[in-house]
Amino acid sequence: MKNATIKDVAALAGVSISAVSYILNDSNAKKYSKETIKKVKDAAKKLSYRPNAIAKGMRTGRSFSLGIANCWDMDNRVFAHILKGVVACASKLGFSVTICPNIDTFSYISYYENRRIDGVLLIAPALSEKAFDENVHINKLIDANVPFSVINGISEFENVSYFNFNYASTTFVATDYLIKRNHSKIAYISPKISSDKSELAQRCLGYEQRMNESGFKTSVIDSNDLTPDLLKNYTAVVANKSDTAKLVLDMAVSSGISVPDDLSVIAANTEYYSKYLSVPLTTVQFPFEALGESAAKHTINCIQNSAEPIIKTFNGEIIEASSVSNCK
Amino acid sequence: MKNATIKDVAALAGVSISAVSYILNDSNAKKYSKETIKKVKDAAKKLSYRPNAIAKGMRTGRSFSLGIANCWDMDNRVFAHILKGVVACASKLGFSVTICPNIDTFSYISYYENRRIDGVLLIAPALSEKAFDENVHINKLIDANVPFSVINGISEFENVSYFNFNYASTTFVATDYLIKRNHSKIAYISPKISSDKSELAQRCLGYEQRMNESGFKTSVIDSNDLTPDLLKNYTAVVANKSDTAKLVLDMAVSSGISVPDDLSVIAANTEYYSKYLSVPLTTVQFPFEALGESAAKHTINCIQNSAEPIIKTFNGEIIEASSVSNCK
DNA sequence: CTGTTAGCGCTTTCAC
DNA sequence: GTGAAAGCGCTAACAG
Repeated sequence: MKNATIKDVAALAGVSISAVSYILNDSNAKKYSKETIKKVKDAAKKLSYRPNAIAKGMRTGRSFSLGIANCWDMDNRVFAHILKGVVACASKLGFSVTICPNIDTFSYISYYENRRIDGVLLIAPALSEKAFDENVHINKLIDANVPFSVINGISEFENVSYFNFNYASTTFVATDYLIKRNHSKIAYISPKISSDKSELAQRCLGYEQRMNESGFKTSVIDSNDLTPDLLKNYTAVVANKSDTAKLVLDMAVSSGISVPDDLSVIAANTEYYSKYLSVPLTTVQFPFEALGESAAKHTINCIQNSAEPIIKTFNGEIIEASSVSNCK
Repeated sequence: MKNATIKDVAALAGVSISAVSYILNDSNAKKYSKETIKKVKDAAKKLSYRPNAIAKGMRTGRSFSLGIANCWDMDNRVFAHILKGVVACASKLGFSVTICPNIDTFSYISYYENRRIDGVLLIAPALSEKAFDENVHINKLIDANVPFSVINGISEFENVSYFNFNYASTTFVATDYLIKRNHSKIAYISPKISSDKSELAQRCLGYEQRMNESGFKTSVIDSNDLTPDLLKNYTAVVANKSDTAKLVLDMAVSSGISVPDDLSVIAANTEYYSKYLSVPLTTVQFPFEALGESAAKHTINCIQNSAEPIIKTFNGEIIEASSVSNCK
């Protein structure tokens, strides 16, 4: 049995096509009688009528789909969590989510031009990762007049919406977490920091700020220079990321330093493996899902109501495990 | 400037609309002169004409999109890799990929009925994981007349396409890998095995088969009953999954057994954390991406050419790390 | 070889 | 309160 169309519903209900359209879309532009409304709804149910989204899109010029332009690997933890939030929010608002392939070919632009999607969520990669010219992508999107938002961007375009991570916040909350557990001799360990706009530099900043707030002495240690003897000067360390923390953990084990009894360790990011290390790592994580939801909501708002651009920044949150103890 | 339509192209080229349609679609049903073809292509380029996929879908009754009905968590390694393969293949064939939200509500059915998608890839969860009634989903898909394929299914419907994992192969290749390195005293370690159709039982089988082939004695050990003394009877162990292998690793460390010198360990699945354990685990992994590509290709073939159902099974492949050594 | 034309199913303007 | 009808952009059958 073929799918019922609006015509079939109208016929069964004994009303006009436009009546069906108005009534089923809950349009309050027109007032139909209670009777008519009931007749239409009954007929629609009886025929299990499903409005054809394509035909609707044809008229309205919309596909009601949000495109994801993703720069990360597909099997990336950050991407996965963001996607989850995006899908949840979009579907709540009647939008589907389309994965645009191969970002390097700008396929998301043609998806938009082909009307497969109504807007784009551009997910920029981790600052330190592969070469990626964010500006080129954003300029293309602007040129093509696509409603879009940038996630994890580093650029600063005037009329562009950004949903960003506050990298400084990760080490700030990590340091704060340690200080609240009576630590004061806290080192920060990170690979060499170059540009001060980099993620690496941002993360260092958060540590320094929080230490300064309490008047504690800061010690920033290059992970290459790390030695067991150095570690023994501290009761706790903040690692810029989980891989650095793993380094610390390995070194501690092999030199008889017990974590967390002798040394508390906290990592300012979370990896899939963080809780599987020799000591399950206490880490910091961004609220990826919330960010995804927020970005989806705003972008749909741009599509439907030409919403003004906004900038939102998200802070890190602690995920407790077993690598931190109170300082005696 | 508004997007050019086929009409605009026809006008600029001085030909009919249908000529443009035929020519740009490379339809060989009609033969147009070289000149006309050139005129049309030039005009299309000049206007940077992008065919409106929605209008096309309206006529053809297709959305050219594949729906993903996913039962795993979004941040699941298996799902991520499959998705990658699906997107790669689908886009090559002119299809986009739509993530259907919340599988429990059967949203993928309404996506199909709304013509947002032309077919579905149903990704069933790991056999041992959460309650999921595959049959219910498949019956719904059949009732709604949706072209679809099942990934990782356990059911055995007559006219349904399956893209499955051969769980027995994982332990078979793992055991084979050890035997080729001169091991013969090899134990298999796994949680308690219940039903013999379960993934757990399948995995055990592969180990037994390979051991039998070489005439070696099999020893299946319940991971709950594992003791350091037991371990000392073997030169190598196959663990059903990475978490069991982690158990072995932890026990080995704490009882002075060195991996891989005293004991080789191999896990029959791969987790994000496998290579971050105290000894980086040698593991087995399925070719998820290839499976995704294959499933996408076939499903599109079903959509476009009513292809016959097929069943494909994929075997595990070794990922080498540092937890296995040659038996002396 | 090329053009004309009838819709696909829906929204929305306009008229009653 | 309700209905008629014009199209959205495209494909494909049909006519020359």
